[in-house]
Amino acid sequence: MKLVKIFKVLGDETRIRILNLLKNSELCVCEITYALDATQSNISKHLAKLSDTDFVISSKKAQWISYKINPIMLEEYPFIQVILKQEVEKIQQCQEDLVKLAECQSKGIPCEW
Amino acid sequence: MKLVKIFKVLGDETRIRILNLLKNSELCVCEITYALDATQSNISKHLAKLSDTDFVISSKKAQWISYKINPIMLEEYPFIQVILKQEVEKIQQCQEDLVKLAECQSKGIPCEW
DNA sequence: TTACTATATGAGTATATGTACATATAACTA
DNA sequence: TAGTTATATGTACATATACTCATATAGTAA
Repeated sequence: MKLVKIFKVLGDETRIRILNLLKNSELCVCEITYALDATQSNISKHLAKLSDTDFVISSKKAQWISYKINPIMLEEYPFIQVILKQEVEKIQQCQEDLVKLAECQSKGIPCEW
Repeated sequence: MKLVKIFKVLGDETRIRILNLLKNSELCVCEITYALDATQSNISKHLAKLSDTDFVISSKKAQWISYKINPIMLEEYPFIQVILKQEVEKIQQCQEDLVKLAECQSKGIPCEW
């Protein structure tokens, strides 16, 4: 059941936090790693899982790999959009993550922290 | 994160099938067990988990314990309603479960199969 | 070329999860 | 009372999952 697989993916705090960051922007692995204060390996593995399950798509830009939410997924499962816009919004930790991300981005070029 | 716990609960095929059956009716354990062709113990444990996480509420009626979806949960997390009405609807297995349930109920008094 | 940066991935480990089986409890029935 | 039915739960086991550490790969820069 595809739906069950979707919920398994959403049933992890780190992945919810990643999707929250990607909700409005396209980010490279190191930005996400910084904002979530996690290990690079950990974030990379979560992104691999998000990618395998079609939640995100990636594109290579020089030495960076940029991730964004897969628009097809949102079309096929509109409730995901609702969750990201309405439910994830209410989570304190996710708000803090966005602040941390903005802080990282305001420092200039990504991945130089 | 409550939201993550919700997804963990939804991330199991048996529990999705149970919620599908409870979507429109209040059922006892044995009806669910029959419709899903599962072991009593298995269904009971899944119901315990659904109950612990406020997805369902139960009430004792003679020797039967009747389960139904917790309306408070649907109020607090409206997207769950959407998932049950729109997404679960599309799953073949869940449709078959409803047929099996109807068959069980048409035989008369619950729990006499 | 060499050094550095960004990212992915294999190995190992700890923990969580789903299942079946056996058993306990409680209510009903004869 | 004894037997039966409905449900819950403890134990054991197999599998899945998330994490860290170490390492591999690939692109950039000097």
